[in-house]
Amino acid sequence: MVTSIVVADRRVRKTGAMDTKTTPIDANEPWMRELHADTGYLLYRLGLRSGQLFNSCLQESGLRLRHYAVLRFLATCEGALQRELSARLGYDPSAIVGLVDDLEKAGFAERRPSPDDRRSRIVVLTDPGRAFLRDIDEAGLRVTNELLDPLDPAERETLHALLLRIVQDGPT
Amino acid sequence: MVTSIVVADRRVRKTGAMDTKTTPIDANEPWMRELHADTGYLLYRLGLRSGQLFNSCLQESGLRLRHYAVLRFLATCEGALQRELSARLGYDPSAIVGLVDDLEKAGFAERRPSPDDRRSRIVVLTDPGRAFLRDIDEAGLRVTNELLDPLDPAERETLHALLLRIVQDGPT
DNA sequence: CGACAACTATTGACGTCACCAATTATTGCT
DNA sequence: AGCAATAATTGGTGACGTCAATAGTTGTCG
Repeated sequence: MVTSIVVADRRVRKTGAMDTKTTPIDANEPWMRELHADTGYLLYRLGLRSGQLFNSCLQESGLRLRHYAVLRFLATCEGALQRELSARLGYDPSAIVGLVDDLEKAGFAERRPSPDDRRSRIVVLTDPGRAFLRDIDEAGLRVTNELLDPLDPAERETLHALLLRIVQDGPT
Repeated sequence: MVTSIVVADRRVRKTGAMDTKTTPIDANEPWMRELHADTGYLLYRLGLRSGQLFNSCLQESGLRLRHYAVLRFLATCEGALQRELSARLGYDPSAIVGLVDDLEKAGFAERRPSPDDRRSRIVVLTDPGRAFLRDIDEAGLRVTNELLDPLDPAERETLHALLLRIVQDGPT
């Protein structure tokens, strides 16, 4: 059960963001502890918020979060089959088709025929794609900073290490 | 009414779909560290996985993750206006309508007229709803255990505390 | 060698979800 | 009384997940 979760009681006032009627949320209130008693559910909620923030960064580029995920993966592997993208990112193969179509149309990636297997296509990152990814990564850091605002650098480090441990098995 | 929740997920492991060419994933490899260098992106990815696992638990009940979120919130506040649900959960007001419709149809929640304001409806959890929520919570714990498998109890505790700190401002 | 199973990429269909605009009923303000 | 604001609702559009089906290709086995 939830035993001793000590939470710093700092109410961060966010410059006129939600000005409607929301009372400030305090994690020390009992209903709040009960609401987020489960870590998995907590991860789901935070992932949602993080994804929304990332998407708002990407919206002027015309691409979305899934494109960013593909680009990010391509930057690590110097060419990948579409079926690898599907398996590693957890997206349906049919979804990959559209995503790579969009990236190709934007000039950020290319499909090349595989020398081994004429069924497969190898998707590679182009130079403009690499440049774009660098820009977006920079914006991503700003998002992350905003999200992790309540945490000090040491805490962010431990959080990152823990999350990395969890993600290491299963789809990337 | 009783939901026998079986976490039989035929979803991910589809007859060794990944074992053709995928090497086992090791978080220590450089490409892996680079892929997950950003904590915000990492949160997004893990939130996705967590949400998928939760959804696979809920799929036989006919409800989905968003219904669970509403029920979970209702369990903490003894009745809420729909606009409160919208603000706190971050869902669009129009989405709340459908969700509460479904919950009412399933007998897990009720709309009651507000004595103060005849525009508002107060949504309350029913007894069957409370029972259902208990069952689901139990399944949720199994999901969380599966997800947090690489972490020992102390690490899970710190992770939970850190995530709780992050979630305390902004929409629940 | 030839029939056949398995696989890759692709397309199309169906339901869900997020986001926005518009509507109705009600309230508060002045 | 008049009028802006609000709560719930409806409808539309585009993105998204999942599944089924197809064409082209590969490997296997009789």
